[in-house]
Amino acid sequence: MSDAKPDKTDRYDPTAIEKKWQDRWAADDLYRTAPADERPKYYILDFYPYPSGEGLSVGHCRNYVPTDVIARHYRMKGYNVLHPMGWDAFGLPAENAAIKLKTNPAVLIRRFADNYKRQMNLIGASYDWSREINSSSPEYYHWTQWIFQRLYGSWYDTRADKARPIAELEAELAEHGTSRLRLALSDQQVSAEEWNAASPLERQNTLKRFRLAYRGEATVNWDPVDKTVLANEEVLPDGTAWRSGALVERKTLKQWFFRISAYSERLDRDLDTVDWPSRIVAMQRNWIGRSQGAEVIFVRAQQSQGDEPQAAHRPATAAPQPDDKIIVYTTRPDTLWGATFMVLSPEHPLVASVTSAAQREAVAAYVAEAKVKGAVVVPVEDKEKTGVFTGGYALNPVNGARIPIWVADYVLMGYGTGAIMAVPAHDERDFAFALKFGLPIIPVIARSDDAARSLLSPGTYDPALPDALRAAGYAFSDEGGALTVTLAGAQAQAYADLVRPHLTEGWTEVVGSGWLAIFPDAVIAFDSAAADEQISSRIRTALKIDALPSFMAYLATVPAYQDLIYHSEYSSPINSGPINGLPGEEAISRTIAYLEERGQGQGRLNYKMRDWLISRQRYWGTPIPIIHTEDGLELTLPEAELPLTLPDVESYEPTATGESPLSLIDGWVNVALPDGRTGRRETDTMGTFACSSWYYMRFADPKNPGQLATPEELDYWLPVDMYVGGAEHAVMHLLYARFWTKVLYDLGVVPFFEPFQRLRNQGLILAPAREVDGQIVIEKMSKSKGNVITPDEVVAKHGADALRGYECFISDFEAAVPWNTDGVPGVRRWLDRVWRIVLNPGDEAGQSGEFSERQLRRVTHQTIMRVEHDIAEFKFNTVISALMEFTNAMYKARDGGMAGTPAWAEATEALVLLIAPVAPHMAEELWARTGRGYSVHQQPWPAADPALAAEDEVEVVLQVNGKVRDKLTVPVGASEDQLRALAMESDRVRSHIGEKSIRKVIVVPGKLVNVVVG
RNA sequence: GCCGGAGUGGCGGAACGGCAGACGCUGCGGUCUUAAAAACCGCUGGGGGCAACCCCGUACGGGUUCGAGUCCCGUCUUCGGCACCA
Repeated sequence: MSDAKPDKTDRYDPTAIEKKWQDRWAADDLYRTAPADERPKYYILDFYPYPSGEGLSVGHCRNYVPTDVIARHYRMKGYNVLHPMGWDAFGLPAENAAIKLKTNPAVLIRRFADNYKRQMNLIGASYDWSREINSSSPEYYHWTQWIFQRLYGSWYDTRADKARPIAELEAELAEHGTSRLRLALSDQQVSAEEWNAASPLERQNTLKRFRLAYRGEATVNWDPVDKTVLANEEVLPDGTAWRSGALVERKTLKQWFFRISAYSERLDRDLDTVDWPSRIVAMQRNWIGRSQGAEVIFVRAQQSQGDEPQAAHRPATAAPQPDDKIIVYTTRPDTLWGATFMVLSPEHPLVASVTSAAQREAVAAYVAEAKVKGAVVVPVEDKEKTGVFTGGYALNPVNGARIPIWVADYVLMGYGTGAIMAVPAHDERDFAFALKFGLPIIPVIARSDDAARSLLSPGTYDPALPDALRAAGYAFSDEGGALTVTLAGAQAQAYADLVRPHLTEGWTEVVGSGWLAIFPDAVIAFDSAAADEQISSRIRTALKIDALPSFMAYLATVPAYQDLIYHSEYSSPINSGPINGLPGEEAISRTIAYLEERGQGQGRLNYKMRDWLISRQRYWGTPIPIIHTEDGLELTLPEAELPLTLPDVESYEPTATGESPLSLIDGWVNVALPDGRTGRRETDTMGTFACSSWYYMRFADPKNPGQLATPEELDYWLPVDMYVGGAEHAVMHLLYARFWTKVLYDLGVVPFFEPFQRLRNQGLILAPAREVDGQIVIEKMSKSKGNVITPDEVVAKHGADALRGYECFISDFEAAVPWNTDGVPGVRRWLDRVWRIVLNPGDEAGQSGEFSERQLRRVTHQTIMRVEHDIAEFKFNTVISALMEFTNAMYKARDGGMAGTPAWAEATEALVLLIAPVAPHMAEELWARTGRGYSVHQQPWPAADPALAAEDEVEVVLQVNGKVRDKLTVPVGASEDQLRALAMESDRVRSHIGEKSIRKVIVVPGKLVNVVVG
């Protein structure tokens, strides 16, 4: 460049060069990405931000700098690189800011985004701004709406394991009903006759159960401050909203959902195919909550005398799930023989019909109270179990036991079937509930450790017993005549035979394994409800008490037994008929097979993940392209009418009623349909996670007016090779985006099923540590604390390249770390040194030293390899230290007289090329000043020659008993024998061996010799 | 409670099972200067020794190994997520 006349006396002055090059790059469109071509591609993407009015802090740059380093690196490596940026522009923060500033949100977002863009350019980010997108522009949300319609028009076929057009389901329903769909037992079936006879509204209600986008009634999280509904993920564990902090209320409203639950299995399974942080994978798996188990059918038992069931009043359109069956979900079908009662969630539809007349009031009161309490989130550990007996009974399908049906709020309607079989001996919650309400507890799974214990109280046995026990080899302790005997379950019977004759009064028992109750006149195995009653009855008599609900209720009062009365292991069943003695896993599979044969249940996969609630009762979001007719039918907008644009409004204020402000705009809401009817537009808008679920696709072809993107560009650019952003989106955004990708994959829109091949999370940058009252305080940067450091101030003082360097150098990329204001000057000093050694190697030439051209070339090529490797590994901090070491080495080489040699020229050029991704402005300036033209960013990445990088001598460590005693420099190829001999010649090694004898000599060629003596 | 990370100098952090503390910051000493800044040079984990050197040291306790910051078992601390999910 003409204005960059080489001037050897210039000092490095970032302000003089950074703006100049940024303008030139922009004018030249240097970072414009070419469409798909024959080059290999690399798609590196930052999470697109919501542009807030506060602008970027140095913390945000932690994300944007490393991705920019990678983009620049890959360009130099010859890749066609896509490195775009856009704006997550819809949503509450923008809308709330608009309300507060009384400015149109579109105008506000443009202003904020322009500021972000200015700051990104300030730090030298190389985005292709021709591909900038904004999720709130009609050109963008056109396709958000288009995808919504694809979801609305599709259903998930579990047989094909993919989404299919809803018309194909309608055809199947007309012919076979739901009979071939492989529904869960608890899913309602529809016959072909019913379908064919159904009204349009009834059909709509049936299809709603299958569509991937559907409107359903739901108890939702209502945020009274933002006056909108929130997704479950947006409610914090303490029951407050993640954005507004308000205490969330429960409301029942008609809401739009996406049926992400249909994709649970694939969303779980396909996590195996991506390179993501294990923490994120674990969080997603945990959120999906896959479990394997079975649905089991319990048939209701006849009520006992005086407990007449409430007449079940059913609507004329019979519910196809007969009231006489209650279906539960369990992950432990192997414990079915131990199910001693059932529990229904208070919201379970059968609660009313199983409740007896006598219990009706109590149950109604409990259900009403549970409804109120449901709004308040109470930490689980503080929660005492509550519940009410319904008066109804069911039959245990495998042993015919008549078991009581309870209602309790520890059973959640939203998981499984909302009803459980309670196995108190092997489920912690059921155990606590059974003890509290006096329900029977029968062990049905053996202890894998076979541990058992027996307590003999003073005065219950004759004096000969201790000696008899000793003689038989039983270990026991004696505390004032109370004997605690430790034994194995297998010894239980022999033990009973030994002890019983010595019992004079009362009783004892074997607890844990081998369960027995031992009375002076009888030994009773604790193996059934009948045995439980027999034992309890004897204890009641012995203790002269009326109330003892169960044997276990007594055992729970004995401290010596506490660790043995309950366990939840997978192990061999006992007291369980046909599955007794099977190994744990087999017991489960055999039980499922047994149930399926007898039509009493079937295996089922179950997931914790709920459907994705997308409705927001707000203005600033993507309109949902649906019209409701006056007779309650839903119509989708014809594709030609998309995008359905937001109307201009004067007030963005949410209504107090829970309806979107759109509902107040009659001219927009009311539509005349072609057939003369009138309709009302859907007034809910979509939450912003809809927009962000596909934006990475749009970057491939961001201006396309006729398609989401052309198949060619999608096929070439996607999936994203490297996706970088904060871990706070671990579940929501990343899961939703994966879901949409899979739907579009099933429908043939995109050719990939995982959107983000590699994912990395940058660590948080915290405010600089400060001292308050002698305590070191480290906190997040926040405007309210006034501790935000902006890139603007750092660039003004030290330049963008120093900021970029420090962002890379500050720490491991994924670690949270406080900003250190002394760190940037340190990087700046290094850049100064680079500047001087490249431009003025002759100056300040100081000390003489030894340095060969061979050595210089070696360091050069080693550095190329290190930088390349560390960029690939996302280790930007060691990229910088490698470059610093290289710079230091060049100073030594300069002192050794290397300046001006061919090796020097090679080293200088490599240095400038290697710093180009990190310090693009300085690299460009140095490239120009050393007469190499424009642009350094279009040069090929230097190629490392492993032969030149190889050492010809290595330092070998000499150890005696693992401690370093001497070091030797030897040729790389030195053999084991040579090394051993050299080690033995070392005086220092010899003196440490001394008089001791040598037992062994370990030689690791190129590394060390370890002489083991002793 | 369950799941997943992380514990290394004054600080940020390096380290294929093979010299712990690279690189940088801070601090101390020095050179240059009338002086300061900048730059440059040296030192900077703890203890002992005049020194050559020696001992200890990667949260804690064990183990495997010729050799462990690194692998295994257990404990503690801490961060993040989930949490009555049957």
